[in-house]
Amino acid sequence: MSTNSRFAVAVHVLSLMAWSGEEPLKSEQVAESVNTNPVVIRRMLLDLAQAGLVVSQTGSLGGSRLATDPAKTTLLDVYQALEYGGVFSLHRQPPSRDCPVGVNIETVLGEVLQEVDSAVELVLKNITIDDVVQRLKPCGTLTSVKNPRVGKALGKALGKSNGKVAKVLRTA
Amino acid sequence: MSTNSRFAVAVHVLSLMAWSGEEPLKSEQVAESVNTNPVVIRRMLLDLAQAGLVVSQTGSLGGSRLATDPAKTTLLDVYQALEYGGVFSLHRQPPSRDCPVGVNIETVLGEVLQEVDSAVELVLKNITIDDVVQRLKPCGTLTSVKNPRVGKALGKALGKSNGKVAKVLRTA
DNA sequence: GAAATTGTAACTATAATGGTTACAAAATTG
DNA sequence: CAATTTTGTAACCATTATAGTTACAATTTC
Repeated sequence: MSTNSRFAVAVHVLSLMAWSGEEPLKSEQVAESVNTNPVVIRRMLLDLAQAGLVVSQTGSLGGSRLATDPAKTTLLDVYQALEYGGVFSLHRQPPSRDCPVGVNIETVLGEVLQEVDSAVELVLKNITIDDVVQRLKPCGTLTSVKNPRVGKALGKALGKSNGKVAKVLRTA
Repeated sequence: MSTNSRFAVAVHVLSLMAWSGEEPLKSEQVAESVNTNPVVIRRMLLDLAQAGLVVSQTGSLGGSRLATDPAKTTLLDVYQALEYGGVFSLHRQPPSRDCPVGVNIETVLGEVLQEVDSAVELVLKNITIDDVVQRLKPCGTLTSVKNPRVGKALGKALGKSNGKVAKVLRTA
């Protein structure tokens, strides 16, 4: 088990943003839904921004929103954004080179683990954020967001509407 | 990444035993090949014994050996013996129940993670310890073990040869 | 310039894994 | 039976990853 909820939280965050559409979400709001601290969310958003999945903006109308079409963003993109190193790890300390098993086990295991990772990636590649959101809807209440006030820089960054160009906007 | 090498070490240990055949291996010997402490190996052997994959015996001729046919023991058996809880984990703290995403994300993610786990298990199920050993051989030296001295209890436990019956022998 | 929000550092807490020492229990040998 | 060997097991420490918290500078809007 990878006693680590980063993947689950990342999918949660992106689903929230897909759900809320154009409206940028503040780390505070996201943290409330995820039930954690806003800084934990901001740290994760940095990873997701670095992978080009979200854009964020500082300032009073700031927040984060998706940078991509949720119907084209797969869970594999999310997985890779978090830089997991594979499902299993090899030995911490290299095995004995004086033992016929030890000297080759890492090579053989590496091939096996590659097969495992490929299988995981194949599954993740076939599920999109939009799929997740669709599967959330049958159970949940629908919210509609009217005329969200969007920071000009963020709107511009995503090729939307109005306003002056922001000085800096990190997309990757 | 599951920064944890238990699976790799377990496959290593079982491959060693498949390699050495009838001869019971001492935790000391195994630890040398794996390059770790004998107690770490013994702890892992407890898990493997509980799953019925190895048998161990105390005493001067003691040690551990496979309890099953390595050609029929799959890496899925090994994986399950270690009681991993799946590739990914869900949220540590339950998400907000006041949010339409938070209230259902665990259910939806649970289904997704089940798909991932099934894919991993399918791969592991199709690789045996014997497969691993066969893939080790082309690169390594072959050792042949003649007339290993085997503890009577351990020999008896596996339905082999000679000797008095051991008082107790843990197989599961 | 004031207010709000992200980016980021620094620190602590928690949990899983791994390493180490120590010793009781079990098995073999003589 | 006594000595020896090895596992079973507890107890403790070290290391690492993740998560949580506080604090504050930089950015953006008004």
